[in-house]
Amino acid sequence: MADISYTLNGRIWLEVNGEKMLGHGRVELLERIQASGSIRQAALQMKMSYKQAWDLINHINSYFEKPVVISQRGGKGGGKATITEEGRKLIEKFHQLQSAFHAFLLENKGE
Amino acid sequence: MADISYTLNGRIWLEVNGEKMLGHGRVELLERIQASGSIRQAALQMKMSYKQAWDLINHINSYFEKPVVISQRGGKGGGKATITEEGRKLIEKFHQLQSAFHAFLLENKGE
DNA sequence: TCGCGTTATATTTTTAAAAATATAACGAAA
DNA sequence: TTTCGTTATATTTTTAAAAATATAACGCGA
Repeated sequence: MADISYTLNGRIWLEVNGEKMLGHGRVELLERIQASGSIRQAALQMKMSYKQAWDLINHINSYFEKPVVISQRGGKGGGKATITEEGRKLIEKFHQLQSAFHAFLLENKGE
Repeated sequence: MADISYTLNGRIWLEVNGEKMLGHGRVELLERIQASGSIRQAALQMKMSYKQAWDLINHINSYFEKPVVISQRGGKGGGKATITEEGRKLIEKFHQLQSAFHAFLLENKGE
């Protein structure tokens, strides 16, 4: 280890039944939906396909009795999507964990 | 969050120049090489192809002036592979970090 | 009632990753 | 000098993931 310098990095996520439920990518998607009110716009911003975004949202929703994202089609603007209270709590919780993890990485970064 | 219980999980790894250099899979490979003295046996144990194992080792070695794995072909047993002192230090360092990370996960696991 | 932009979904195509296959090089030991 | 099991490497094949394409449903507003 004397001859190179490395840094510690990592990822955290939330699991349900040992299955990944929410990581930093999905949280970003939720936040962008919240900000734009649109799945399509959020997907475009993150350079993923609408389908991919929709699948991710459906996957997250499937873990909850109450959905995290509610969407409507038709009407003014063509449709819209909103984040529920449940979803806002989820985003906030993940940010808390993420922030603690960031501190952990700083504490343990290479010599 | 009231309606489901989740657990926190994650992964850590060492980076060099923003590139992943060593994670828990590669460490396990190094340990199995150390234990068996053979790249092939280590690969078989981890159910990966010899090529895959060899590529991983080469990749790790490329970050160091002194190699982490030294291998010889031919001779008794057909050939062998050994872990250098450099490699042993690397494995140990990763274990330390991994153990600290494990503690972090426990501290922050779901309510 | 028609157009618009979005949600929702299925299907096809493309791309990238993984696995499989093949083969040469090697040195000890029989 | 031949056999053996491994290291080392290239090439081909298979598989899985991602991307692209297509199309229907929807409801507001013009």
